[in-house]
Amino acid sequence: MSASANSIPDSYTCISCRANKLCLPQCLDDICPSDMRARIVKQQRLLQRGDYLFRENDDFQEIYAICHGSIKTSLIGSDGILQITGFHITGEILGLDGIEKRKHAINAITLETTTVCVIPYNQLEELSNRENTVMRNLLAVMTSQIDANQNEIMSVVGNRNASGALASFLCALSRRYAANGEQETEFYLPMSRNDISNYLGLAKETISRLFTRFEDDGLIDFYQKQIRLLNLKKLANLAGHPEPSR
Amino acid sequence: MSASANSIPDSYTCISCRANKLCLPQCLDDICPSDMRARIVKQQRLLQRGDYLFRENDDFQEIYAICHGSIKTSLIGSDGILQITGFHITGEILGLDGIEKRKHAINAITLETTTVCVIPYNQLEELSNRENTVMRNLLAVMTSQIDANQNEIMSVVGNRNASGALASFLCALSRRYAANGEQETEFYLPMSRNDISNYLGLAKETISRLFTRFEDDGLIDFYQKQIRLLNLKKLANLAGHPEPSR
DNA sequence: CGGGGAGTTGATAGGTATCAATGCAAGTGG
DNA sequence: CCACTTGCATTGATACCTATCAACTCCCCG
Repeated sequence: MSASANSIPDSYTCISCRANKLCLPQCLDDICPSDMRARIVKQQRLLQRGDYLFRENDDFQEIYAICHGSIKTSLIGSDGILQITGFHITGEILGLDGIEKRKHAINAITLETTTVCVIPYNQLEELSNRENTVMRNLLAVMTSQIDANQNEIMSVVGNRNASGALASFLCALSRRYAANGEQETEFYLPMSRNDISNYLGLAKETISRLFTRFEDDGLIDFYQKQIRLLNLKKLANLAGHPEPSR
Repeated sequence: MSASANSIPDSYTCISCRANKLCLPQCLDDICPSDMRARIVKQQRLLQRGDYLFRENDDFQEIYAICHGSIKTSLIGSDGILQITGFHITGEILGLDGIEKRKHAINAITLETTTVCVIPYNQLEELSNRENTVMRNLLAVMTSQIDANQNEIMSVVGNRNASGALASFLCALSRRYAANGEQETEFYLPMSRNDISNYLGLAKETISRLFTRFEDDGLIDFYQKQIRLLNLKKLANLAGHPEPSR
């Protein structure tokens, strides 16, 4: 299970990776079964907590898939206030924000030690000229991102009350871990309370209070950044509609 | 220059339309100058206020560009509560939400009498097999949508206070009208106060109060759905976000 | 062992939802 | 042409929720 800096990711990683439709399209298996990964996935890159994967205004040249770890994306408004726009975990794609303007529109900072697969975009385009499936898969990935963003708006805006927003956030995260084949009821929150509060547009104190209240209500169980969802159904319910009770 | 039900949209409409990169790629001019529009733009469709352009779960077959009018998109959560996810005005694209799953993910309802150009997606794909520019333009349109969604999240979530959210909403709309070459300081709000409140996650009474407060503060001037922005700078300031990014 | 950052808890003020009533405009039928 | 209806918008009073300020605890790391 080696994964040095320039190696090809081992098969387990690629199978569980949500980017595999991109860098491992089925049809390519027939065309170039042995060297295809090496052709598209340039390398694995290792990053330490707090490192930038890319910055706003950096030239766009690559797409990234997270092999292990997590990343937060942020944006600095003209008012100078930093706004976190999303969190990304293992198996998720990053960097598509730069395609249109050929410059990255957001910052990507790792939340912990993280490895990413680098997919050079020009090679992807080149490949897509010969193989339509590649471009189609790319489209699929992108539309799923649009979809995710829609749901994001939905869950955050729809929940003007703090408990709903947080519940929704936790449920969404749970779903994403489950999509990776990991436990959906118990996981590690790589981001700080402050990051969560920024992302949800709430005060960090409110997040703190909600965590303890959720625990009092038997919805969750947590110790620092480790969290266990005890009642997924009630949480989803909270996320769904604002209940005046309590 | 007629534009009856099945005709090709007249050149003015297409030039001002944001979809023209899609249905009128430059390179195609050389290949099939005369009949190209007819080949891709299937028809113009006329809709009355309240009509559905498409519904959640409808089979996805077409993309739409709004020639004239406006459309709101919405989504019904698992709790049965309707959430408005966006508003779309002349020159904007609709329907991309269905690409991935081949089914539309949201509802699209017209806010007034509206005409749309219909772009059959399979023809677009077919065309893109021969001409890479088409698919590339499609990608560009989609990424700009992702970008727009990011900004959407940014401006709504970042503005937990109601006045900022509404100011941001008005500024964004102003920018979009300006992008169409229309007046940026005076326009018609096709959606109801209730729609706005739903979209911004506020109570409709709050929207009402804010409109009058903005008027008292000399920021805007309005009569029913007609609105004039008197102080774009202060509004942008309130929104926190702002500045027509160039 | 001490310092500092992150997280928690408490008191208070302010903003917004909610409930309720009224105003207003367009459409309908007598 | 006018009363009536209906839906949408506005305005007011009150209660609740959350931001803010401040103090404190806990954990990590030097």
